[in-house]
Amino acid sequence: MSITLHDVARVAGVSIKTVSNVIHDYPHIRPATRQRVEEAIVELGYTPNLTARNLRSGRTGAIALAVPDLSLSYFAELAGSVIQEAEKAGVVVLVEQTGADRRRELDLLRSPRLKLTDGMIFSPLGMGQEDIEALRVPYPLVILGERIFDGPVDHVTMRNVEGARAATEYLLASGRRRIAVVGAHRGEVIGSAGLRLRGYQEALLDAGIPVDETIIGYMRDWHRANGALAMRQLIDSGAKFDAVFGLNDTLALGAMRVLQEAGLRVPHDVAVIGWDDIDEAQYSIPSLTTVDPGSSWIARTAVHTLLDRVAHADRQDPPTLHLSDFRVVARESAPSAPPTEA
Amino acid sequence: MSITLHDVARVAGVSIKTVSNVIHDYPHIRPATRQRVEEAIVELGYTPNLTARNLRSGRTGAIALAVPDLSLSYFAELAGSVIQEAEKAGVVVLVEQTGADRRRELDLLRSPRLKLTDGMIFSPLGMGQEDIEALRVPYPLVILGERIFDGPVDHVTMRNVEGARAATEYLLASGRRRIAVVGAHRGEVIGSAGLRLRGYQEALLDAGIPVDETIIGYMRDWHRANGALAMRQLIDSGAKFDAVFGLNDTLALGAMRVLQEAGLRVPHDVAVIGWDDIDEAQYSIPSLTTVDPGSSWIARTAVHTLLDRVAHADRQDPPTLHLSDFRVVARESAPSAPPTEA
DNA sequence: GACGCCGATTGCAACGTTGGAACCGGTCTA
DNA sequence: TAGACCGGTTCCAACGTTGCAATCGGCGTC
Repeated sequence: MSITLHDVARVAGVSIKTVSNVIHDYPHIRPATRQRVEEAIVELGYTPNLTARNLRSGRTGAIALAVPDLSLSYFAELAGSVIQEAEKAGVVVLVEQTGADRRRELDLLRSPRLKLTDGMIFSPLGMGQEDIEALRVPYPLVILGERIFDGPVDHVTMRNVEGARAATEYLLASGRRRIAVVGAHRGEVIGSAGLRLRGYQEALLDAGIPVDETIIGYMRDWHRANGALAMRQLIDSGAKFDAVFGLNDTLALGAMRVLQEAGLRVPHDVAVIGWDDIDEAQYSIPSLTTVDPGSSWIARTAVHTLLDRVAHADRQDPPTLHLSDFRVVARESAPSAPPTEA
Repeated sequence: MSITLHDVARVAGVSIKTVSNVIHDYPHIRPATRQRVEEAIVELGYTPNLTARNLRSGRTGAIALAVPDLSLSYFAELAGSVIQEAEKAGVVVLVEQTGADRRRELDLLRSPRLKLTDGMIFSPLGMGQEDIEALRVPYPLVILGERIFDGPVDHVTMRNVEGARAATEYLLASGRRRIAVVGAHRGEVIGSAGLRLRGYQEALLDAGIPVDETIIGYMRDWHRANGALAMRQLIDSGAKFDAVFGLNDTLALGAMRVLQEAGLRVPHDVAVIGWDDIDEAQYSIPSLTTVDPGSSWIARTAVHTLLDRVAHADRQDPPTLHLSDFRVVARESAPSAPPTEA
């Protein structure tokens, strides 16, 4: 069907091993032989059969990336960064979508389809701490996110508590006192929502401001529509607030829309801050102040950590934890200065 | 290293071929034997080595998808749909990013990395009609988009001219007469920009309205920032217009932001229509009227067309062309009724 | 009772590649 | 001059799987 080493060997008049040696830059080959082989390769348009190579070598040169859903901007951008980083390392990426469904996440971890890859970068959203044992898999695995901590595998994530604390302190420093939250998860301790809410609460307590449950909007899925919905509920409840902390940008953008529809001026009446620094945050109206959690660093680190494990599968190094740096990106929706009277 | 057929065979006390037969539901196996084998499989946690299977069978069960960049919402959503559709067919997707760079697109087409897949769905953005011969590749290929027509491979795309004509007619019907364009490409005939501009022009001519070059904003890359930039240039030029046709949603959203900053009311002073119906279009302020070009149908059709070619590689069926249906999705940024005086 | 057939299972080769051992002719060293 | 050594190349086995052919015992048929 296609051109193999045998064909090249026949044309060049050498054995297939010599061709293989040429391809692998084995040093002891006579220049004349090397040239003949190279000519034959070009003439026939030979490209190595990676499947066969992989079978022999045990490596596939591909890694899997599992994310909840590419239609979520955060994960699309993350996937883009992972692919870009993997390409630099000469590795391709197989992308899977779990739909944030616990069952599908668990299934994926033991799917034979993974045999096509050397390892996986996995961003769970449905699984939780109780599923920690499911991470004990017979291939290199790097997990992202904050659904599971202290697992048996490498983990790359962001400083959620500190970042949320910084976001809250930023709002406090700009004179806001009643900071609503959009996207909290009831009873969650770890997980993005739980940790960010904790950072928020810590900042308030440090500032001597009591946490007011009536301005915390709970919302399971972090879609824009839910940001809008939570905001509408808060407004309808009659609660008063002068700032909103959207636990991610998408929620914040949805919330911002509702605020404006309700005739509340952003940032004059209500300041809005998000989290993720997705591309869109720069272009919304007003542009969105947000926390950049260092996602591209996370992508880069995840790829390198995984490839490192793949390359040194023999070593039994203990699992590592990598935390990115964050920073508050000040934009229009929450300027650093208090609003002037009006 | 890992569990193979041999291990299962040893435990079950049969030959590896029998194990293979059990796995493949070969009918003539005694129930007792089958059960023993199945127990051994479970006991050992055997999963087939897909690499070996692929080498033997010549199929990999993976397809490649090449898009310009996952940080572009349109392509992220498209990739999500392709992955979802492929999964239904039991196939995994390897995602590549070309950065819309012609050189990288051409390289990708002959990359040996594709040996890992059975075929590719390819959305070129840098290549053009002159590169048509590069599509003659030794594996099944389906192209998307409108950079290349009448190529030697299957093609799935949208009705650009008709859709753009419909968008323009929609604006005309709502009483707009001076419709600016954002994102045109100078001198382009085919390609998304060229075709959509043609549809726009045709609709104007049919309505007896001359095409006014001074309200056509040219912009190479369809990023939000460029939509904003083009809009600013149009406003600064002093040209008058009562509607904007963004050649995609991202441009339209960028343009809409600038309009509002400039104190122009959307849709009262200027109506805005986009193209793609990305998720975000529903949630912008105001929500964006746009053309839904049938992207999920495109993803579905592309996957099936490709898998069909893979399954019938022997047949030499001529290349096919598949065109999706479109529809204008009316939202706030361009209501179907003319604005009331104010 | 010889024959063919059928169900159940096994053995062997092959997919295209690579690593290691083997080989071979020549040169250098003792 | 035997032996070690070396550069250059070839040969063979193996990676884990599947397709095909072969095997083998039992059963029905003429």
